[in-house]
Amino acid sequence: MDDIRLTPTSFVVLGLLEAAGEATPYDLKQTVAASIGNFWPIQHSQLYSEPARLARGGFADVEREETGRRRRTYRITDRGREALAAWRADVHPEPTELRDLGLLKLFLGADPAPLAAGQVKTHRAKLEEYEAMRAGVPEGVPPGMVIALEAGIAHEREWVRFWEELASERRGPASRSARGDRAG
Amino acid sequence: MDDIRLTPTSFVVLGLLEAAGEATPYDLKQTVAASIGNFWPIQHSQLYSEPARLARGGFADVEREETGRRRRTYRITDRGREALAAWRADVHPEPTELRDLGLLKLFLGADPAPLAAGQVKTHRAKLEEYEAMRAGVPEGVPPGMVIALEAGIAHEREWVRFWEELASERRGPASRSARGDRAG
DNA sequence: ACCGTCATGTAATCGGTTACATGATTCT
DNA sequence: AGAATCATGTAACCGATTACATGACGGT
Repeated sequence: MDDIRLTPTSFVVLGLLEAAGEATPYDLKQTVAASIGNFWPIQHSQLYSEPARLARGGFADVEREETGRRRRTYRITDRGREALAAWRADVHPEPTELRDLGLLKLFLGADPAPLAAGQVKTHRAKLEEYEAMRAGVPEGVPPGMVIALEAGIAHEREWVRFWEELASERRGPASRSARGDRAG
Repeated sequence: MDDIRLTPTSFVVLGLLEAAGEATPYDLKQTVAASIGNFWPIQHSQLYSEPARLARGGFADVEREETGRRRRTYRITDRGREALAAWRADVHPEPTELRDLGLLKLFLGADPAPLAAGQVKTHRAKLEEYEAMRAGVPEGVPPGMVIALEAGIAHEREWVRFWEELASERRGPASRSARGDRAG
């Protein structure tokens, strides 16, 4: 049993395994695509390698079909459950990183007006998408999911507000005024 | 000249090189720590490898001291400038990912009340930090930086609002109701 | 019977993170 | 002159992304 490091991806998988009872990577892929992937994207190939990693660390069990597709089915172990519970109970995760590419461009000297216009469009679309999802949430969806969606909506609103304001300001391109004020 | 892929990190380095005229990795490190690192963190070792990569791709030039520390000094090339300009002008970057660990925990079944309480503290602290930075912005700082800071402040406010509201709601732990409704 | 699409997976690569390491400076 | 801290860099590992690949199945 190797000593593996648990990343957010690990906990996503553990959480889904716990919720589902058991799952193949493909199941995980479906679930992620339909839910959590909206605010925490995971590549599908990760949903093959990560459960295998978890199994190596003793956090999950595998069982493999002997015939046909030889699908692997994963199940969370007690050790996995413990790790997940401990992570959930840890109330001090690192704070959010904003990491918005538009903001980065702005910072690095992009012309605000066209950038802001584009960003407004992008974020409006995302906002509408979220609101549609929110309106169509079926019964039985876990409350955490709905709350996450609401958080997403609130932040998209804020982005729209922010970029709209910037678009209306009509400044010229951000000057790169740091130029020359540092020497090696 | 290899064919390298340009990542956000690449553009950060290119942008800083353009602004500074020339820089050593250590200069970059300082600049990042003091400014852009607040919303787009980059490991310092990346500030050694990334400029080297850019040089391999023809986007930057290196010059190395022959004596003493043998520091490497990088300078953006015309090719780099073009790539940077093209990236800046591209108005359709992928939209923000929220990627908030607290939200992820909530989604994966954490008990909302204590989580929210902790998150409120974290985000309040970050908010205060940003507001202090904002109050002390010296002359000559590029406007993009200030605007980015303002965006950060707005989102931190939103997070505080969100978690405070959740903290006041007093729900029980989010039920993982998806349990059992999928089969392999 | 063929074709397209969904299902299901592996391989290769690389960016990013973590850890390690040592030379200068500054302070006492 | 010794300790602490800043400056400056390299090495190793690994998670994540990208690309590739093939089997099943439904429709015409």
